[in-house]
Amino acid sequence: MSFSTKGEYGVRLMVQLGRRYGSGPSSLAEIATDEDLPRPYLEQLVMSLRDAGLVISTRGSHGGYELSRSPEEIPMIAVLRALEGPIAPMICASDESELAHEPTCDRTARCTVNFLWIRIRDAISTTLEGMSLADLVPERLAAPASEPIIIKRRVEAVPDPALV
Amino acid sequence: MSFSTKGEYGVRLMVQLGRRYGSGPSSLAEIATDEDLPRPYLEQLVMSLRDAGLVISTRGSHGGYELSRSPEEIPMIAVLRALEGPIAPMICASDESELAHEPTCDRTARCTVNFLWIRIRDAISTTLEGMSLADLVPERLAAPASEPIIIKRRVEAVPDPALV
DNA sequence: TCGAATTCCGACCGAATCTGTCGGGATTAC
DNA sequence: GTAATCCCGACAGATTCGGTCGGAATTCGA
Repeated sequence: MSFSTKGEYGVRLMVQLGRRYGSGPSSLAEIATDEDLPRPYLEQLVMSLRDAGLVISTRGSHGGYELSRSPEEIPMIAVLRALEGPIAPMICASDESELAHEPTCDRTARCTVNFLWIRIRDAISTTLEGMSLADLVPERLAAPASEPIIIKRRVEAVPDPALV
Repeated sequence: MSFSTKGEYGVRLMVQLGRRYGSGPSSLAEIATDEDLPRPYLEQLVMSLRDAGLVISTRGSHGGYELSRSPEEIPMIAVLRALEGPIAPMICASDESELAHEPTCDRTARCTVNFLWIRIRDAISTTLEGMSLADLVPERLAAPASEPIIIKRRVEAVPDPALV
């Protein structure tokens, strides 16, 4: 039961972009160096983030990636869905694409158990919906000598249309 | 982000044992047939459950497995930990064995991100701690009359009807 | 116009994990 | 003794993980 490094690296990438938000595009090489991650691998990950509309890319010299909107407006559930796919602790409990998943639930204890996976899925989803990228980006204004982690303004109601 | 079939099959196995609780040991062959699962594979899974003290085994003819205690007394978090290992959405956020896991958190955004995994882990853990095997076992009232049913006291059965 | 920087994209690849299978040994009821 | 059953280690095909590689396309600045 775990996320892959795809999720971890991707989130770290997003945090770096959050710190640079408003400074124009940042190159992957720069971020790869900062986070000590393989740049070619980040290239793959950032594709998913771009396709999900979370980052926008600028090609050519002095190009790079930047957040498509402010960190406060990016719920972490959108980030992890882009990186890891739908939140589904088990095939029968996906939060997306409810297409033709009935025939897999025919046996006795199977549907009973499904209740468990749905509860887990909802727990994860709710947690992720309540967090935005801003909750993970260190204060850009305050000095680095402040408290470790501060939950800044929480996005209320998470009115994200592009949530899918 | 998902559990493996190990988790699914193991939980289904436990539900079957829950339905049979009080009837003495049940053979794996019987359960494998009921759930339509490969018996040799279940053999592997049940080892973990036995080692975790959740089921007890009886060897020899007419042997089998049975719950070590009533379904009400078996929290689902114990079941999934036995089957899938510690609840850890990321290496840095395991709920067990906090041994020497500091050196992995040295870089800038890494520890910041760790906050996210801990939140997810806690959400899963809390959910699982609030559920017992009894919540997944269908009512045993309509059991076949041939079975010598032993009505055991059902503990307040974790009043948690609402939710979801 | 040229070249450097950068994204874009598909192909490839070794290692690990997943999802089992197989064969036999140990133990017990009858 | 025999049948049923658990116990346990080894093996193995398929898939996923965690990248690497090479080059094409695009853009900026000189």
